[in-house]
Amino acid sequence: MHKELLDWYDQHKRDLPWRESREPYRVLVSELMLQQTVVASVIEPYRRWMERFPTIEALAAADLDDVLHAWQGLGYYRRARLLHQAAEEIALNGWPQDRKGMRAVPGIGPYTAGAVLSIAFDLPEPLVDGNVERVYARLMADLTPPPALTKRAWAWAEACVSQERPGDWNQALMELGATVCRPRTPLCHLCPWQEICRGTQGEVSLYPAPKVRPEMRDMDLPLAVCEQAGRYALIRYPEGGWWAGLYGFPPAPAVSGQEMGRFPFVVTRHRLTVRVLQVSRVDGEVEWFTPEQFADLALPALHRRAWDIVRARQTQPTLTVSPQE
DNA sequence: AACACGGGGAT
DNA sequence: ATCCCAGTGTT
Repeated sequence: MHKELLDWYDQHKRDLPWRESREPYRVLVSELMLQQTVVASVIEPYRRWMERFPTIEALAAADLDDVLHAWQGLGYYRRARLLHQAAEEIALNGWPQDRKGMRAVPGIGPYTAGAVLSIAFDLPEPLVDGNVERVYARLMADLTPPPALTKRAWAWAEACVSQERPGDWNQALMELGATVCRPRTPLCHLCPWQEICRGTQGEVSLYPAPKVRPEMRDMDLPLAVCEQAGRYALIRYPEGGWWAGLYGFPPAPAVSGQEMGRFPFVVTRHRLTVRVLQVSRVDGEVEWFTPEQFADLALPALHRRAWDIVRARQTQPTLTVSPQE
């Protein structure tokens, strides 16, 4: 079973920028970026990041604002803060060499600890992510509903992690889950484990048992766009909420100003209707920026979309702005 | 154990 | 429109 998967991995592994070396810092950055984020979305941000912060010392010494700016578009911005904190700790104390030490580092949970220890340090530590959980559920025909399934997947991963090539083994499991043992339409005929898999053929669609997902909530999000002498008022979003530490247009009183446009946007479990309101004055702690300065700011995707509406209104003031798609 | 936290890719 | 993604930290 080990040889089949590792041989398959040697032949079919994708050429990804974080596989160019096993340097712990490069591995750590990739793992943080890949948390709850598809590989395709990470490739370019990862390249830019490694150019901007080539070493863990460079990251540790960087300003949080620059770190958040470099994270722009990846979402879950807390990861950027945690990675920054992790760099500070590791630059100071060195790299932990075991699971317990790794877990004590900000942003490093059970999965990332296993990933860094196995991939960068060649230690036989298991890991379980969404891919491994799905591969396990199908391979072993385990119908246990999540989240209990996760525990069983960990027990399995621990029992079978390769002692010789733990990093490749773990990556191979995830690669298999991402490219062959896919969520919707698995390509069982390409699977190195098709002979031993207990969930083959049509049955594979039974595994893993579906997650119960939280209900979506509908919300209005009125945003205030206030311009004075070519500058726009932005706030820095406070700790503990959405977009903590990032800049954005301030929330507006529900009835204020003229609506320049609106668009739907999904944030976590909220289905927002974002309404872009032109107002003549704002209260609270705002900072003023020119449009040119926006490029250097960490602006969440939703606020960039709002800005697109404002800019469209500027260039075509007589046109009615319609929400994109 | 449940929840909060973004954004986007794939079907 | 829906699912889900190389999860973690907090309550």
